[in-house]
Amino acid sequence: MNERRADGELEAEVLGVLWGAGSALTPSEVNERLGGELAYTTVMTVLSRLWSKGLLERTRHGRAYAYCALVSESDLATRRMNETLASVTNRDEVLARFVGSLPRREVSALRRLLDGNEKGR
Amino acid sequence: MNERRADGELEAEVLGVLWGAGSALTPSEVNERLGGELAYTTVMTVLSRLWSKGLLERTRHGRAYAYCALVSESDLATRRMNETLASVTNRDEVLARFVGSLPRREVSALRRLLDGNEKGR
DNA sequence: GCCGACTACTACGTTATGTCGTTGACAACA
DNA sequence: TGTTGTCAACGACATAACGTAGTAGTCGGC
Repeated sequence: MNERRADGELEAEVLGVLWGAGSALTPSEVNERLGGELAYTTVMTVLSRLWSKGLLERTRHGRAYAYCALVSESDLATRRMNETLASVTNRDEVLARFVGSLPRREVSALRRLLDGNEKGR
Repeated sequence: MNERRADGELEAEVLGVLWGAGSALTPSEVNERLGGELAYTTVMTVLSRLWSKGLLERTRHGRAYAYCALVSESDLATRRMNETLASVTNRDEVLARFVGSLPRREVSALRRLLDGNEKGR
């Protein structure tokens, strides 16, 4: 009935809910925050799979498990960006192109960040 | 017979061959540079799929098609990193963590890069 | 004109992910 | 205490992407 989401989309949404909550959530709570349009079992399956991958931890919470993200959104994104970078033959070139593709505002933020670090060394 | 590669691995290898060649290659040439252990048809299929995705262009080369990468390795990697960054709720935090995860040498390179750009503005 | 080599299309196997049905357990209430 | 309804855990099915190969058709050399 429901439009089938693209590959990886539902997992990403579930992770987003957990990050947004800040605390451990049960499957029904996650389902609720997803809009409640999915079958309970669908959400449960996704949570269970993310747990199998080591991305979540789960603890008993009454009758059910409550799931909590083990990695932050920034951690995961950083990890993915590093994986991409690691797959490449010329890291310097990719880094250059990457910062070149960032909006000016973020380039400035980066510069401030690097200048700040410089003083600490 | 052959160990089945992980998902996406063969496509990445094929792209790597095309990038390394610099010119358009036929399926048999790609297969040769991959070690010649795969069936010709396997390589052809992968090339055809990459072409369908818009990553390659192909032109008649004698009886066969010769395939040539439309995007460079750096382009593709940059695109992927930007996609990751775009999927995130707090770009600044991810950027900060990302540069923090880079080796010192590359942080220095980044700093020089940004200083250079600054003068041009 | 025949034979071998080489190519394109199609097909099959596997895996990851989206989605749900069924069963079993616990609780509230008569 | 038996009944009934709710909810969670497991397993199952669908689909899409990718790895891998077989088969048939076509072109050139002898």
